[in-house]
Amino acid sequence: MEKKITLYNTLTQKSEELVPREKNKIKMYVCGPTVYDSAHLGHARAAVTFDVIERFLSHVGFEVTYVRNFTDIDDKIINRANETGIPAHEISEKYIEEYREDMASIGVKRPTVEPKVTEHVPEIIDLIERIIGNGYAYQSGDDVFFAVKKFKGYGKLSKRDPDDMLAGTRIDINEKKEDPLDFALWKGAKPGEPFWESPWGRGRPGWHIECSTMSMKYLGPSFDIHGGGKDLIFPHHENEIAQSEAATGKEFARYWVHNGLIQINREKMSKSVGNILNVRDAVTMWNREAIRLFFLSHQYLNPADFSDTTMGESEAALERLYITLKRAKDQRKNKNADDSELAGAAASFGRKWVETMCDDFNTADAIGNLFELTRAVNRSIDSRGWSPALEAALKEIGHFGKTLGILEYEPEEYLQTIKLQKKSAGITEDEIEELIKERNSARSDKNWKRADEIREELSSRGILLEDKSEGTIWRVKG
RNA sequence: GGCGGCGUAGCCAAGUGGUAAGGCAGCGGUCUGCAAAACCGCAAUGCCCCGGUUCGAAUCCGGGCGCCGCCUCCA
Repeated sequence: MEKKITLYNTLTQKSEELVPREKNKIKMYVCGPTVYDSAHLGHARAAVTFDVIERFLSHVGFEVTYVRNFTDIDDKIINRANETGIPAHEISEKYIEEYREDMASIGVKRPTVEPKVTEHVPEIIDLIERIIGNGYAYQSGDDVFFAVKKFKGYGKLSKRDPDDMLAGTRIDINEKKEDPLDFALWKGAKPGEPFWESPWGRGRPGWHIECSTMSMKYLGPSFDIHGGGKDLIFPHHENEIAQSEAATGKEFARYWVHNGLIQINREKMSKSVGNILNVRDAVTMWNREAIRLFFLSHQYLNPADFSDTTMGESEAALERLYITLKRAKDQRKNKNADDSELAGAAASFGRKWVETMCDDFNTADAIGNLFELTRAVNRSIDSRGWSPALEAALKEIGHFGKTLGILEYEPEEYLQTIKLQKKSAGITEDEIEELIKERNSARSDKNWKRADEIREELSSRGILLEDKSEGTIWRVKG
């Protein structure tokens, strides 16, 4: 392992070389969902982003410990419980289950550890006591607050000056706080709310403290990468830093990595706009690999605008890759002398995609390299069929695909079976084969009229035919 | 008001000092019974605008214009 990896660090606002605290090991914590509702595309993009970062770091030889939490007790869950009459823990369990299914449905691997807040309350209480002991937090009634102004580094992540932060904001004035900027580490329970016993009475953890507790429990007081969506920079991550460093006196996370947000048809995706797209709905409309390819065709730092048009383009791009993969596999019998040009292109792609990924996980750039190799592959197939170089190119494409979590189907499976379920007008593979047989006998009789009728009929039902020298093949259009 | 970011062909999108990747759509050609796929070629003389630095800028600096995110729960 001697790859030099650079990544953009929100904390320093610069690209920096990734230097792990422990040689060859990366410890990474990513904020997971608060489980009170179904996962949406924003969760999906964050999960895919860090999934690919994890896969790539592993690919180049790091041993990655990846922690992603579930926030399973929180005001939003309690509100949902009050609205529905369903106990809070049942709500959170339900959406944890859903989240796992949804992420699996878009090929996101499970992290090393997925801790839940409710299983770490004793550790949370310990951490709060340390913060109080160090003079950075105070009890007020049955709540505990973090004293923001006492922590000199407050604002260093989000580049805010605490002294300026009150002007024009909507910070709620709570007379239990010594300063309006202070935030809750522990919240006393109101009647009927879930609670745990604590030195300050019955209550529950505030938002933020759980991530400090669980990241430090599994990764140590100082670790390498802390990630999440850009929307978490303030206040969540700012507060995590303050709490954690107030407790330990040590640097918390070294590299702060934030993925850009999703827009839907050029609008912010939000509950108030009413345009939230859930993962479970999205996967009924588009193939999961097309969704991943869509995300990964954007540099993770930038926003990504999701729409029928942009998704259609991703599906078309994915299709081009699979068509090429299928062409390549169909050449197996057609062995020929090696193709030095393709051999060079394959080797150069192998180097380039890794280099490109080393430069801040630039999947979009690397995908560009992939399409250049795709052209070289097709050119070689046209001129000489199968060759050792083709084999090498496919192998390299496989490595890259595996890192991105795409191109994992058999080409026929993708082009036929999978798309048939989604796109075609109720036709079976057997019916298609039957019509192809009939058409081919018409073709051998030079009955072009009948042959074209059959092509037309299949076309109107979403099936596209291609007459190859080896025979007629088909795939689902669109 | 404060902080951060973005503006590259019809659309999507890389590229952050060395002379514009890639995908989709389009046009011309080869191939084909016709198609499709594939390949070849064409397509931004220029990267929002105006100045500046430099041998050289989409890339750096200054000033505009436009758009967006965060500052409240949020991936």
